[in-house]
Amino acid sequence: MRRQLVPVLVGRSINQVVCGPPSYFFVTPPGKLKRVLVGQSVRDLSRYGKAIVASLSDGSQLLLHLGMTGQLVARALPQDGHVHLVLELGKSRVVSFRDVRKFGKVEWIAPGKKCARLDRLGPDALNIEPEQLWTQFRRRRIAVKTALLNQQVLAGVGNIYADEALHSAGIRPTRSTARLTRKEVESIAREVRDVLRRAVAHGGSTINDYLKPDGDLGGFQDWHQVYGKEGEACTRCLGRIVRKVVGARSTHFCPSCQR
DNA sequence: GCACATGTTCTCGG
DNA sequence: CCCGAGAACATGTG
Repeated sequence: MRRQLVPVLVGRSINQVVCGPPSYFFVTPPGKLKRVLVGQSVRDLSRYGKAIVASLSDGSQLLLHLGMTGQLVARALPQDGHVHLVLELGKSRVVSFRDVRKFGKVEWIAPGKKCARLDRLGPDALNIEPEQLWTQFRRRRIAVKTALLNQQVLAGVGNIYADEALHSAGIRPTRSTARLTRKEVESIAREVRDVLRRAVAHGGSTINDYLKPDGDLGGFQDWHQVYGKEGEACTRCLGRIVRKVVGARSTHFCPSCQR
């Protein structure tokens, strides 16, 4: 998402901001958001875990998080009551943020101010080192699946990629972090990175809602091995994929080859 | 009506 | 203090 949004946003100025009605979605209220954003230019676009952060000309930042059903697309969308934020950066150059469930977030961070949401994040999943995971895992006794979903342990892995990475690593999601061997942790770190890299290369996973900024569907859902595959044959062994609730989240794994 | 949903944060017990 | 369970946020699909 960040890569596709860079050419649309970086170096351009925000001419107009259109907000939907106040809601849970707006960490910064719509009125204030308009006031602080209009007239600024975007210097740079970064990603921290699942958050996209734009650095603005006055030193402030704009944080965007998709939540469960968020869509960030570089075009105007039909006003269907789910488009909460539109940034206009010149004629027909528009970024729209649509989110049906409104679990997504828009937050403006004043110059020099800290953002609790960002400060809490652990090391980024895309470059995670085994040693970092080992350190995090040793001081907890929780299911490894729960640990991977905890953004303070590791930033950027969600329910789909936690299940996919643990399947690739051959580790059962319910295993306690404290009881994993070094080799197992190395394998998890490697597969987290690999699954995420491949997912990015395929444009992300569209289950129902996700759209790439260019408006197309992602393609990685066609490469999922376990997520949403309950009852299907495992691709690594002769087992069948089961679904079980772990850490209050639906968890998919193969009981036969994930130990 | 029921189950479930790509996320995060909080409370309440044990 | 650690941890799991459950709930909350809001709205849709099958």
